[in-house]
Amino acid sequence: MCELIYPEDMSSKAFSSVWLREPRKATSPGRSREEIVRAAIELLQEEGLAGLSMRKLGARLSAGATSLYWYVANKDELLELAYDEVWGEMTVPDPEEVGWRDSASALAHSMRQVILRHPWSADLIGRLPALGPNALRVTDRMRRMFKVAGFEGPDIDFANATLTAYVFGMTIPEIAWNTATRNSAYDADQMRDMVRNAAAEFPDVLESLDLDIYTDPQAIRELCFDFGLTSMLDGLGRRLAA
Amino acid sequence: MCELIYPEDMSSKAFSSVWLREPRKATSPGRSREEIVRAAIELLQEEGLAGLSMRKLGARLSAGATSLYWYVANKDELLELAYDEVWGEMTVPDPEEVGWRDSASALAHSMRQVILRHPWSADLIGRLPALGPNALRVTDRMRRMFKVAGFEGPDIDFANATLTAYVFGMTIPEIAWNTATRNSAYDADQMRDMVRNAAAEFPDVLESLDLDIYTDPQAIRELCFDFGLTSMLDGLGRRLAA
DNA sequence: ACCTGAACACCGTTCAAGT
DNA sequence: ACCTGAACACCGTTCAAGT
Repeated sequence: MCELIYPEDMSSKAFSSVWLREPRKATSPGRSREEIVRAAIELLQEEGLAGLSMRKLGARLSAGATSLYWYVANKDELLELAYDEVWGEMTVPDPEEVGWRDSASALAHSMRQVILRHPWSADLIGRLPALGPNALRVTDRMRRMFKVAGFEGPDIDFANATLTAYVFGMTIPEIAWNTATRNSAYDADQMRDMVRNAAAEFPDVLESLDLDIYTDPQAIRELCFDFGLTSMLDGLGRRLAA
Repeated sequence: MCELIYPEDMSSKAFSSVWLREPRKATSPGRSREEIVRAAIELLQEEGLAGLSMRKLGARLSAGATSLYWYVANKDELLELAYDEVWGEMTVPDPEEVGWRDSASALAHSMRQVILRHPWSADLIGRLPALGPNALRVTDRMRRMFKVAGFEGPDIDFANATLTAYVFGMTIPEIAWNTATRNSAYDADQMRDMVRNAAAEFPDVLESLDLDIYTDPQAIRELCFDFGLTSMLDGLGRRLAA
């Protein structure tokens, strides 16, 4: 229904990444970039992505909002820095020791848990490139993992992309639903009734509402995640065998 | 490094969905909700998610910004309505005719293309529940598809979730990268050099930069998408065979 | 039933001016 | 080298008041 239009200025300012320019040489005292990022993450944990404003962050550091602009070019750069800290919490077990499949599986679970612990980062995945040192480190170890598995050339990157796509794609909507229901004025029962009502015309969807998301959401989501992960890894394994 | 804290008020107001309350009965003239949604989508196509404001939308409809609040409770509801229109463009071929695997594959490609055509919708996936009639229709047809394939009970939903997770997870960062580079002050070559520089310490990542994203991004992404999709469907197929 | 404008409580960012 | 406050150009949303 819509034409394919690519706006010249999506955000009316040119893109640039903190990671793609020379770092300001670390000078001595006053506030530090690390301190600012740490405070930003605190604020993000407490109030979510929408709760972080330069003004509030300044206040938390007992500084003027605009002082921060000496350490960081703009808010997006600050978010890039915070985002990379999240990547820093993901772990990739050594595939040489545990085998590529266990390594991949553990990484997938680690990624999911880390994102669930930092719900604000879910929105950033679709907004910021992951070019920080922590993100690159994870990518590097993943590539090694899939090399050990036996992939070669571009397939290594394709396998990388496939695994992360699956984990992110499973986890991002999970978080959306979590925050929505947590902020909801209704309890789980009311919620189910309303959804059932909305889905009244779709018998196949209705059918799933009773088993699904509502009974023990947490447990079912784990099952679902493992189901997809197993399928995914089976599929990758089959490719290696062929 | 951070505690698991769930803020009471992520956005400081309770969640509710347009789809979960009785629709205002359609009265006659003046502006209509459809008209507003149509104009909103135009604006979204032209200027992206950040470019849509109630004020600009009002102006485009030669109305006061606040008139819109008679048709829609808030901006998020408006976005839900626009978001569901996107789902309306996704197609699921009849699995009885083409078989579940071709049906799934065609749906996956359709989803990807639709999101690529509406980059603004990528951000909404992680923010709004997909409870509109179009989203439900797609979900319903997907469920039927996986039933035809032979899945039963919760596995039907798990297969659904797995497929959508893969497609969204692959496409969302793709869009993030697209918009970033389109808005960038640098061309592809400069970009590659800067990324290479950022990744200097990670030999395995470096290794991939030459084949990868830069040579013919479009074509490589298709290859990558098909690689993961095939793996995914192979994995699901294996489960059916077992 | 529909629309308006003024007003409230916010934003990110720039920039001249201070120390 | 670092920090400030004022100012600019925006936001979403409420609400009394109009027709």
